[in-house]
Amino acid sequence: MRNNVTMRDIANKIGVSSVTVSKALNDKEGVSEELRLKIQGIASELGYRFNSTAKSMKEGLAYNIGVIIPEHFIGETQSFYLSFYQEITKHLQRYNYYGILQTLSSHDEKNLVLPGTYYENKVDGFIILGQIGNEYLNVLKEKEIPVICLDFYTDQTEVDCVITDNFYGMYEITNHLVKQGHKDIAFVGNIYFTSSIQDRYLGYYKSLLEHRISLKDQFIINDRDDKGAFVDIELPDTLPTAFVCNCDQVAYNVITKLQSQGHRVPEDFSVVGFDNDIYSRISSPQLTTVQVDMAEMSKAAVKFVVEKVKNPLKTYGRVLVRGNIIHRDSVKKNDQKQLVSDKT
Amino acid sequence: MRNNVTMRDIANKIGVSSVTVSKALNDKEGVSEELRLKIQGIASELGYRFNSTAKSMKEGLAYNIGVIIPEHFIGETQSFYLSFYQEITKHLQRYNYYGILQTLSSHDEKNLVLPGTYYENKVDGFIILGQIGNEYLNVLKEKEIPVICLDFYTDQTEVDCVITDNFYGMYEITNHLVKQGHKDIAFVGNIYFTSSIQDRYLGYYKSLLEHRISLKDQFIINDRDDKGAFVDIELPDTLPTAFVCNCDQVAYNVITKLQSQGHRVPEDFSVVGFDNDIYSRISSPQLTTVQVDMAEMSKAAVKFVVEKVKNPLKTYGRVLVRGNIIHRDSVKKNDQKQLVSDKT
DNA sequence: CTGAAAGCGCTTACAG
DNA sequence: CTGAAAGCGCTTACAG
Repeated sequence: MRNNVTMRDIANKIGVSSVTVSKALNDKEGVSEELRLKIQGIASELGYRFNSTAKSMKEGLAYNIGVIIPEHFIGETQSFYLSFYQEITKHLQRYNYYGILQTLSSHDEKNLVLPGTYYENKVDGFIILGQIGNEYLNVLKEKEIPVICLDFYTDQTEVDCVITDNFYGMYEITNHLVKQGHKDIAFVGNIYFTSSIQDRYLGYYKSLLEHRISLKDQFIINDRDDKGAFVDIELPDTLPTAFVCNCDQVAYNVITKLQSQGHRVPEDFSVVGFDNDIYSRISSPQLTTVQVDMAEMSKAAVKFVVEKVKNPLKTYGRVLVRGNIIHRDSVKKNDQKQLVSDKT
Repeated sequence: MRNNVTMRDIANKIGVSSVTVSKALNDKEGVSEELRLKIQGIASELGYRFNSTAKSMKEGLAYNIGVIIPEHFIGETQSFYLSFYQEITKHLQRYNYYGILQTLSSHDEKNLVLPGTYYENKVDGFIILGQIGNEYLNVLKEKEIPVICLDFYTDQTEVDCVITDNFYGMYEITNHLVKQGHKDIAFVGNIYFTSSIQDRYLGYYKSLLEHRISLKDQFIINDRDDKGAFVDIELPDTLPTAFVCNCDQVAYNVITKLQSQGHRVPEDFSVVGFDNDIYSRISSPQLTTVQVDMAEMSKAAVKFVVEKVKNPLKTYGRVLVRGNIIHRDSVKKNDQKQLVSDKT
C-alpha cells in the first residue's frame, strides 16, 4: 500500500495544491472544469489509487459494517446466510461501505465478548444475522454503536430489526392448504426455539382460527431440542393430511420420514416449508414454500445501519418485509368440488 | 467512531505523553512496569478503544484481506465456500487481519474490473476462492498486490496457490474401489471444465493404470456443459459397477439417477464423490467421499498472503494439501474372498 | 477558482 | 525510562 501515488504527487506534477487535487478527484466544486479534467487525466495516467484509510482517519469513520453470524446458525443454514451476506454487500456498496463478516462463537456469545472489529474501531456499525442472546444484544446497545438485527427480533430489548413477515407468510401458506381442502393440518417446529418459529406458528394458528379449525396438541410436532439440534420427528398416532413446517429443511425431513413409511407426497400428504432454500429444491417432490425477500430485507437493513451511523438517535423498531409463496409440487392440487365447497 | 477516548486523553489525564501511552498499551519496552499498569488501568476505565485506522494510516497497511468468490461459483457450492471463508477469517485474526468477502460478478470478471477494495486501498492483498479467468489474474498480477489462489490453480500464469491434492485424493479413493473388487469404474465429470476436475480425473486414471485396468471412453461421463451448467447424465449402454464422481453433488445426482431406474446403491452400484459437502450427507445412502482439508488450506493461504504483504517478492508456487477419505455407505463392502484375490 | 493551515490518532526515530 | 517532533494522506474551513 505504501509507495503509492498520492494526491500530493499529482499536485506537484502539475504545480497545484493537493487541496485542488482533492476537489477535482472528488467532483467537488471549487476547481475549473479544465483543471479538473487535467488532474483526473494525470491521476489515471499515474495509476492513482484513493487512500480510503486517510479519509477514514479524517472523518472518524471506518466505512465498514460488521456482519455477525452466530456460530450456532452456521451449520444449519449456511447458504441461506451467505446469500444474505451477498445481498448486504451489494447494498453496502451503494453507500461506499464494505462488509466484514464475522462468526460469533458460542463461547464469545456466552461470555459477552464483543467482536474484535468493535475494539479496533474497524467498523461503524453491525448487522446481526441470526438470533443472539438478549444479554449480548444489551451489551452491544450500551456501547452505543449502531446495530441492526436482520432476520430475527426479540421483545426483551429495544433494538431495530428487519424481519421477514413470518406470521403473515405462514398464515398465507396455511390458508392455501385450507383452500386445497385440508382440515387436519399439523405444525412442525419447536415453538419455543426462536421467535421466528413462534411467529410462524402463530400465523398457522391464525389461519386455523379464521377457518374455525380447532388447534390440536398432537398436531404440534417438535423438530429440535432446546439447543437447536434436530431430533427424530415423531408422527402422531392419527395423522393429519398436511404438514406446515417451520422451515424447508424440516419439511425435507418430514417428507423423507413419510416416504420411508411408504407414504406418498403430495398424493397422501401435503407438506409445505418456509425459506425457499436449497432444501426446497433437493427435496423430492420440490417444496411449496415461502420465499424470504432477502433483497428487500438486506436493502432495508443496510439503509438503517448507515443512517444510524450518521444519526445515532434514529430508530426504526421492528420492520416487517413480506415474502412470497413459491408454488411447487409438495401440495396436492385440490379438485374443483372441494374448492367450491370451501368457498361457501 | 469520533468523540472517542484517544491515547492523548489518557496521557493528559495522568500527565504523561501519548508516546508513553502508545508504548504501554502496545506492550512495547520503554515504560516502567508501574506506569504501564497504571496506563492500562486508566485505558480500560475510560473504555479506550484502539483506533486501527490511525495505525493503518501510519503504516500504510489496511490490515484487511479481500476474499473474492467469482459469482458463477456461488450457486453451486455456497456452503462450501462460506466454510472456507470462515476458516480464512479465523486464521486471519491470528495476524490481526480481517477479511472482506466480495463476490466477483461475471460482468466484472469479463471486463477485468478489479474489486473496489483495490482502488480504495482497503485491502493489502487478495485470496481468490474459486477459479477465475487467466486474464483477470494477470491484470491483478500486474498491479503487484499480493494474491493467493485458493482451491484452484492455472498453468497459464505464475500465481501462488493452495489447492487440495485432487490428483492424489481421487487416486486413493479409486484404489479403494479397486480393492473392493471393482474393475469397471466410470468417471463422471466434464474433464475440460476446471483444472480441479481434470486432476481428479487423472488421479482416477492413474489408479486404473496401476491396476492394469484399461480406460474406456464410454466410462467417461459428462456432467455439465462448458459453462458449468449441469446436464442430464447419460449412462453408458454397458454399465460399470462403480462411479467415481468429480464432486459430491454429481455423485448425488448419479445416485438419484440410478435409483430412478430401479437400481440400488451400494448393492448394485458403488458411487463415490469428492468434497464432503452437504450433498454427501443428504444423499441416501450417504457418500463415501474425499474430504478437503479446509482448515489446513486456509491456514496456508492466509500465511502466504500475509507473508507476501511483508515481502512482495516471496513466492510459493503450487502448494498441495492432502485430503482424507471419509467412509460412509455408498460403497459396497467387498467379501473376504475378493479382498484376498485382489491382494495376490 | 485556488491554496495555506490545521488536524484526524497513532507510531517511529531520536534526543535527553 | 520519558517525550518532542514529524509524518502517514487526506479533507475541512477559511482566506485571498
